[in-house]
Amino acid sequence: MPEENASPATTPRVRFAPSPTGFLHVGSARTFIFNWLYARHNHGTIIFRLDDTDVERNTEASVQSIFEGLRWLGLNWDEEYKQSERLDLHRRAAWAIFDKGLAYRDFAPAHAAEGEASSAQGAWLFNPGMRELGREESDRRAAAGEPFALRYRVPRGDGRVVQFDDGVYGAMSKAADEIEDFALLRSDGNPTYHLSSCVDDGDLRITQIIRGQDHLTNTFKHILIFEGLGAAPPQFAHLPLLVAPDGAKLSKRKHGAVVSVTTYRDAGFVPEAFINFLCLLGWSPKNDLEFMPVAQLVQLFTLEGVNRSNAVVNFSEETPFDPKAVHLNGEHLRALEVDDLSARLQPFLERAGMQAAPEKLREVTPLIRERIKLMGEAPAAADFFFVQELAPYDAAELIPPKGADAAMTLRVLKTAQEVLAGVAEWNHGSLEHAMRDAAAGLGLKAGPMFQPIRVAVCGRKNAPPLFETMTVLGRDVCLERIGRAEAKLGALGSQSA
RNA sequence: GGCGCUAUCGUCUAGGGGUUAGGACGUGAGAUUCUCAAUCUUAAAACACGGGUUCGAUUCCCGUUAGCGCUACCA
Repeated sequence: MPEENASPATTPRVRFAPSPTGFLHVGSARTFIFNWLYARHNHGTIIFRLDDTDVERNTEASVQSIFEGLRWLGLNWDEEYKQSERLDLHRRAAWAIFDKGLAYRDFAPAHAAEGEASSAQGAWLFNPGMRELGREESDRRAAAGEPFALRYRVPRGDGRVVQFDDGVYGAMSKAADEIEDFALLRSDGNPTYHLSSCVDDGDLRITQIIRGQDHLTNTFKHILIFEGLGAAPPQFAHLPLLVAPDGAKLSKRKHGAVVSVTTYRDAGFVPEAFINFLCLLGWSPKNDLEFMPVAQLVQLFTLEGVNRSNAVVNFSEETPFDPKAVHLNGEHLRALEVDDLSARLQPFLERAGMQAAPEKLREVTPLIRERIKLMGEAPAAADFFFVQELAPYDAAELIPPKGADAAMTLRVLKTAQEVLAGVAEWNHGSLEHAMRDAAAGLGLKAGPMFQPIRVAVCGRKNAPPLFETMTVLGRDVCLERIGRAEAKLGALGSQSA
């Protein structure tokens, strides 16, 4: 405790409260990131709270996948709670509200999943008769064992307007007459989400609730609950939603794996880039900055920069990730230290079945870093550095375009082989010198001279710069591969003859 | 249906009563170059519609339309 009487009002306490009913969703991840950024920017506290009151739908696998996703993001939290361990507190709070006369027992059976039919008639507000049930009769029926739900007695007919000032959406208000008598306790005695959430937010002294806009209209109910609890509500700030290109909200069923955070991890996004990308969806520093490391995001993040309209994550079947996310990832990749990137690349190569010695990968990394945007592309970009034998390629690729023929190509290869065998120092400088001299000797420009060698050595036309590549590969491998290319070329010649 | 929220290039966004409506991604063209990238330059590309208010609206107000959310003893 550095300061004994630090004013609690000046120390924000925010929370991220996921329900473990599936993997960590990108929308949830963004909510967490915004909360984290808010806490760190304001030197406050961020709390992780597992909102696991729905025993039917909760799974342990989901809990694990949420932690897995968050661990990957690398953003820590300061306190951790589980709602299922706090149910007694929630129940007591519900009965306290009941004792004040602000809630009542509803003995009507639960609504069947009726759907459109009745909702088309108008808003459902309460079950007739239950609100007015006398206390004695209510107590008697409860004592007789009749099941009931506990509902909030929303003020009616007195023109009450519920209002709050949203940190993003501004002044919000709604007539209480439009709000239904929502449940606090289910007929099995368990608290509902609304109750648990508010009781915990109060008990954990949350000062700012930053959450998805899908809770905007729920907030009116929450204000009422805080009122019933006799506690001042925290400040609310709602975030615009993330939606798919078709405008629908991101769902696993409709949109597949793109909605899961681990999909980004597995494709080779670095968390810094993923965080950066998510921040750009619905928030802006308002100064044209786009590439931002986490430290800078912390410095720049404010609720004023959050906008109010939904943002679409622009993916499709052909491009499974938003092109902007991919681009940002490329930038972050290039911003990493070579050692760092190299270490991160390692598992991707191993997973592709390549034996990548760390020292060698360290040399290869600078050659591929600006040729990949996702770490998952590394194996394809660097394969020829690590395989024993090149994948089969078309011998015709060896022959440069523009009038060159197999005979000339063969001459290039043979010359290269001789020159390379004789180069005193196997390094970039002398290799380039030697090869350019050789090209001049053959009366060739660099392009036609280098392509056959590149293809021979890398097995394809597009690759990193030749001499850096050959330096890393080493003399023996280069000579051997050029020799094989000559043989291929010979076979091609005899075939067409 | 009711209630709430939203509306600037294809996408993410800046802006705001008078601007050539800015940036980024993506796309096209060019430069550089041993290929591919990276990098740089450059082009095309937007204020949903209709009414007000005003000397003047993309900006403010109202309406329409569209989209989204909530409308459960889910969260």
